[in-house]
Amino acid sequence: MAKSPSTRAGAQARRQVWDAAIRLFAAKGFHGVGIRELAEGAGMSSATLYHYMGTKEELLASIMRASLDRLNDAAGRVTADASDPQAQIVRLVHVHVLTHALRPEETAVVDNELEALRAERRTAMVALRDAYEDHWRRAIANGCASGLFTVPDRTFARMALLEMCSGVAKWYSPDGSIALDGVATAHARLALQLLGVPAHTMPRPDPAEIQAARALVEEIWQVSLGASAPDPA
Amino acid sequence: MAKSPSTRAGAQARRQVWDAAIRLFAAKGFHGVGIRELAEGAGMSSATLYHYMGTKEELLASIMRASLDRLNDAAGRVTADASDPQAQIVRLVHVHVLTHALRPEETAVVDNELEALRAERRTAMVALRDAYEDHWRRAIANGCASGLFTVPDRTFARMALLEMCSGVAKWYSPDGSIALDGVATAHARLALQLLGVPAHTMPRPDPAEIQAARALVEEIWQVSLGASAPDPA
DNA sequence: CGCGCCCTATCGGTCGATCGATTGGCGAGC
DNA sequence: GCTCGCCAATCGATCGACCGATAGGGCGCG
Repeated sequence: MAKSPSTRAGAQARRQVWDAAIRLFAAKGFHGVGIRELAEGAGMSSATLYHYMGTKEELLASIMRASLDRLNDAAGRVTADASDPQAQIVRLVHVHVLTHALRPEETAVVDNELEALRAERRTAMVALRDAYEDHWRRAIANGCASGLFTVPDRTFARMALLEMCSGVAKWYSPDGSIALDGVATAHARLALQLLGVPAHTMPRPDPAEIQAARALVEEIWQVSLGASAPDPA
Repeated sequence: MAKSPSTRAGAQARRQVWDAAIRLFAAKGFHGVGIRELAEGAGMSSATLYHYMGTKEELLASIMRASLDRLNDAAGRVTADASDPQAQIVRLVHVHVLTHALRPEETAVVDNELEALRAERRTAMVALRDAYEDHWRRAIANGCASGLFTVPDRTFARMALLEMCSGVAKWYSPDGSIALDGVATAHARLALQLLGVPAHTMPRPDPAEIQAARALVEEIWQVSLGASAPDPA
């Protein structure tokens, strides 16, 4: 099991293991990465590895849990103070897309390696994922109830939204020339269109909404997203 | 290398290997399935396996190639005789959703196990996938050029459509009570909405379009999709 | 007989995990 | 201030199990 980070050096080594695991699991899949390869990626011997993690599967589970916990945290806070279902969807899309573009490897591991967990752990992860999806389900239900959204099936719509937003992690490259904010706002618009929001009702991209999502992601993921998109002041 | 199917019994055994591989690779991932487990799933010894396949990786590659070839075939034929970009998208969505619901395991393998292939084979598969995506790219470009579609970014829209349609394979269960046709028509509507087709322009589900896609899938995949959705005659 | 089919047995290699031993820095006791 | 004991950190070596793949012989049918 994971030891407590007692010293500074220990915490750094733990981070190296964590980072190497995310990078390698995303690139080759959990079963495609051996202990020795993981150790080499983390810059230590395979035996030393076990000072900083439990079993290989526990390492995967802890990565997933941390990622899903942060996502749930963000989704809860971003929907709590927005009563308008349209704003809720926009914020959920922003958070989801920003995180999937910011951490494509981590999210790919969470999305693709559930099958590598044994039944008990996998069930727990599925519960976390379901809790996250529930934020989307409620927002869609609100929008449909108030007549804002028009979809043939709410479950299909929810799955479609989640899949299209998660897909960003598969093609987005952080060092590319595509601006993060642009990806997020474009997907927010696609999401509202998918939900049947008429063109004349569609709001312009609201800088306040964008900033709210950015700030939340920066806080929870402890990163800086750099400069905002150029403000046409 | 795959041997030529010389006898009836040989062809059946080959099919057993093929089916077991799809089922197990989808459930546990390519690297998560051993030769012995694959042999047990196919009902033969691990040595006998090699009478019906090349290496394990060649088996995976042949499964992917067959699946992608059929998908490309279907996409080419379904867009060839439909000049209207709206009809092209509807048909593409129908074919994509029907196949992903009909063969969730096979499509899951194709979508998730590309990384398990060595560079040379992977490149070939990516080329096939890109050729398939090109059918979608052209349909979207046509629709945008004629003013039918309104999207913030054509590439984002294409990726969103493909992801949301592929996602069906992750949750659809053939033995469930959800009708195939209903899933396909619902997703066709979601797709058109995502592309910004106004509500008043949106066509009702066209039985002819549905039947065209059904027939094509039945022919290329050599299956029967059962009765159509009840026709309100 | 000859050939397709299928087996047991086995190959060298790698898997995930653990062993005992060593190192080095840090704090307590005198 | 010096020493000594402790403990996190790290290693090479190795465990039993399993990996993908092959060798070679027996069986049954035309």
